[in-house]
Amino acid sequence: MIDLRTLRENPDVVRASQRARGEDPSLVDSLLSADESRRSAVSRADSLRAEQKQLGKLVGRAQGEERTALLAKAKELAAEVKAAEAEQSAADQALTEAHKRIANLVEDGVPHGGEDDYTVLKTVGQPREFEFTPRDHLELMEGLRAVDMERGAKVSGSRFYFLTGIGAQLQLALMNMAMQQAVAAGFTMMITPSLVRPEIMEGTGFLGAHATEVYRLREDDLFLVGTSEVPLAGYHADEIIDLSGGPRRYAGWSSCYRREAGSYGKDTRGIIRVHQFDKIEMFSFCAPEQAREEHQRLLAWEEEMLAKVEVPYRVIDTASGDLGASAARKFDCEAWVPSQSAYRELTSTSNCTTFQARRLNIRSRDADGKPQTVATLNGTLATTRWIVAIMENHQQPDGSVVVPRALRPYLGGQDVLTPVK
RNA sequence: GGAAGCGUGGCAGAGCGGCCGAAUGCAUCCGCCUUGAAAGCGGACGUACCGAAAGGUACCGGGGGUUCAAAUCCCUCCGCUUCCGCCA
Repeated sequence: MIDLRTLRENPDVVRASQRARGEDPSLVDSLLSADESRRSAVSRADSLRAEQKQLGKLVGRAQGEERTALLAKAKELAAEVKAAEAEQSAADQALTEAHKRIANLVEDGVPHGGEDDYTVLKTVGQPREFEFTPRDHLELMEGLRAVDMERGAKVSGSRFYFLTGIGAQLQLALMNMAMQQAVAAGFTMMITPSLVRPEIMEGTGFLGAHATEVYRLREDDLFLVGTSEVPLAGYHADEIIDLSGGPRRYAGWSSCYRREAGSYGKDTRGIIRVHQFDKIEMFSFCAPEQAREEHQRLLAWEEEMLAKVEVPYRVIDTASGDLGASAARKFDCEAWVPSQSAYRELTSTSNCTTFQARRLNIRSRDADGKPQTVATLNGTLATTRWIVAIMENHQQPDGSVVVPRALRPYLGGQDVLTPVK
């Protein structure tokens, strides 16, 4: 949720942000008027309650006839209070609804436009020139007996798979390498719950436009997380945390579940787009004024990981229309995928400023000791999809795959993965 | 799954339906005392909204109800603890 103070003082900033996202700027006016009517409903109810309290005290002390008279009056007042409170809670609810409809304020400098209007911030490494026709990751992985798609489909349906043998080892190696980097950088390692309560899912902003992406267990009123960002964001919900020592950083490891509704026919081959994958996610709670710098740091850590797997990539600044509701800005790192002659997303880091934390009620004390809403940020360190880029970029004519140097220690020193005859 | 108990401020822990936003202790902070410290003494010490301020209102796990009035009574949900049963 956005800050209502900003809204009141600078409604035009919010309108501009809405326009940049391609969303309705008139929602801003609905919110303003909802805010106004809530404030007046509250003050009406407050003064009626004050009167009632006063009167109640008199009733307690009064005797006999005086008491009877006061009681009658108090009864009347009680009805008025009840009505005023009903109005207040209706106004409250209306405000919350309107409030939730507005996405986070877009950060200055974000390119305007839709999905294709990103800015390329930089390109690192050169796509390799192949002296042979490169295989795609699925073919390579099947040759290595690293994945079993057919049985994945048999057991769980399309977009499910088994990582087998070296494939499973490779994923573990990648996760461990990411975790080790994170811990070395001062992150606290976390293995998080995969199921969360509705309030937490709601608080992270995933039940808005992306609600259809989320698996829901109706029977238990729980949601399967699409990223450990969700449980990590919820970790400090309703707390006032100490940030005097700098940002609090967590690295979460979880399986991630996504319905991929509406992506029929997209990326149907291999493990690029699947219903379940593993991910190491960085998550940071920091003072709002430090959020921009922290965002750059998260991006730098992502690039450090990408350097370790030695794949060509570029960094893009996602356009305003393509930002999630919670994100004020988002940088994606996209790795070169030879079989597609395209860059595909491997990491994504978002600065959610105070938007998530406001919903989740996460605060810290500022220099004066006053509570203030914190900023939250997240970024990817490794996912199952990384295997795609590693496979394709490091393949050799015989279908073997060279293991990037940094990853070898996590694979018992293996330097080449060779196809099983 | 069955039974019982519990859920109060950073922590511990009181709290007759009105005088309770809430005793007390610990922790924390500020003074005094001291060469310095400890102890001792005095004071401050939750969050949110409204208000220039004085002050007002709300919050005692969440929601609902009874009542003129609820931390206190009732219902319900959530969480925790213990016992029994079942089972990775």
